[in-house]
Amino acid sequence: MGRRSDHSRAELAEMILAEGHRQMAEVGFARFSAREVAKRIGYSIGTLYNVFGTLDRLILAINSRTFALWSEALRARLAAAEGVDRIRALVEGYFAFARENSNLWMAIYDHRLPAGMEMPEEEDRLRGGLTEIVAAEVAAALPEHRREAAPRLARSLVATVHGHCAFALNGSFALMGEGEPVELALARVREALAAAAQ
Amino acid sequence: MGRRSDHSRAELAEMILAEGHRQMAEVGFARFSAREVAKRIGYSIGTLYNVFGTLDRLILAINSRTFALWSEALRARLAAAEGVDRIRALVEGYFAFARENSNLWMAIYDHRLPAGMEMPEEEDRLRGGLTEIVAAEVAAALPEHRREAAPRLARSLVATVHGHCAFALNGSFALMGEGEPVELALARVREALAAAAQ
DNA sequence: TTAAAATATTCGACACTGTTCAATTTAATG
DNA sequence: CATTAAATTGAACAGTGTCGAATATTTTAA
Repeated sequence: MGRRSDHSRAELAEMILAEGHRQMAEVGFARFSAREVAKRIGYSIGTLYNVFGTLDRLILAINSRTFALWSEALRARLAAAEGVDRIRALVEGYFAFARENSNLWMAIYDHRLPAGMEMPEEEDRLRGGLTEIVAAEVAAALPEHRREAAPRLARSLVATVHGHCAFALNGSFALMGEGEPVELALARVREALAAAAQ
Repeated sequence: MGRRSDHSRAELAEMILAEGHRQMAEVGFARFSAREVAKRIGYSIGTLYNVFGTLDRLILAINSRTFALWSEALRARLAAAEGVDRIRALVEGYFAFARENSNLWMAIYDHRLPAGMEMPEEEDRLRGGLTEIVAAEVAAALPEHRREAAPRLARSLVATVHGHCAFALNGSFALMGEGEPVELALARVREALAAAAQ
């Protein structure tokens, strides 16, 4: 075969992904360039396309990695919040990751699948993973006789916090004169949990 | 002057804007092309840049127009909901506009101002206008001794509904198995209003 | 060891994109 | 009509994603 020295196919894919992820973090979705990624790892643009097939699949893989890191960050926050306010830890962790990785976080929502291409299974699983973390905490925050409401409520609370986080990062809240988006989101989450509890 | 037949400068700007808005509605932010807009109105690309200066300013103007239409649609819904459930009318109107104009609605959030360029005053005013509509309804839904809480609560509720709407349109809710995002958002809004009322 | 097969990689070509600006056309004015 | 001023053009530039024929490399078979 024509493989170059010591890079297996999987290792090459990993190189591209790692450099792509780095690039996305640095310049963001709008300025992301596959050619630039290829240049930085010392391969030609053609090789990149041979490995990932299309730009959309590469971006999908990059966003998957971001999702994995995000879930990991949330789990770490929760582990460190043993006993204390776990709901607050969750909401603050959500915002903290988005703020500290704004380009990566926004790229998740900047990217749209082209018509006719559906989400690969692994991506789907990863995104569901984050919701499951929230669902588990929501369930724990509810009295036992209300636990069946947890999955649907979790979806809604993720959307609620997402909305506040998106407005915080894109400047909408700043334009409206809002300075404490995290507290605002947390208040909404608390109300919803309290309402679901009884 | 070299102006062509019967088009004044303002009329030309309006032509570009109208065609740009049409294009954005048809193909969406990612496939939007200034060249294509110029071609469709029978002017060269250079003229378009002479009028709007930069692509960002054109997109900003297009998104402004969308905001104006959105506010108008909400006002119309509220006017038709005399006496009946105005909060429901507001939430359903929010979703309806986004769904019926998904490319235009998403373009508002797809576009990011380049560093160093701040939001023109007219845009700022238009966006604030939408929040004011919500703030007025929120105030009306609260007892008098709680009215001062309306502006901040309104910002939060807009963010809440935005989050649910974004997930509905980008397919996140579908992937999570959620089929009724509007009802979900409405439930959160009702809870927040009830909590703020007492 | 050598020839053949299989795989990896490259690179140029294509059709786009936003952006700029000297040259040109058009209309209004003296 | 000549001049001036404004509007408009379109070529040039540096990018982009995408594709595929040609090339290079490695593995396998003889």
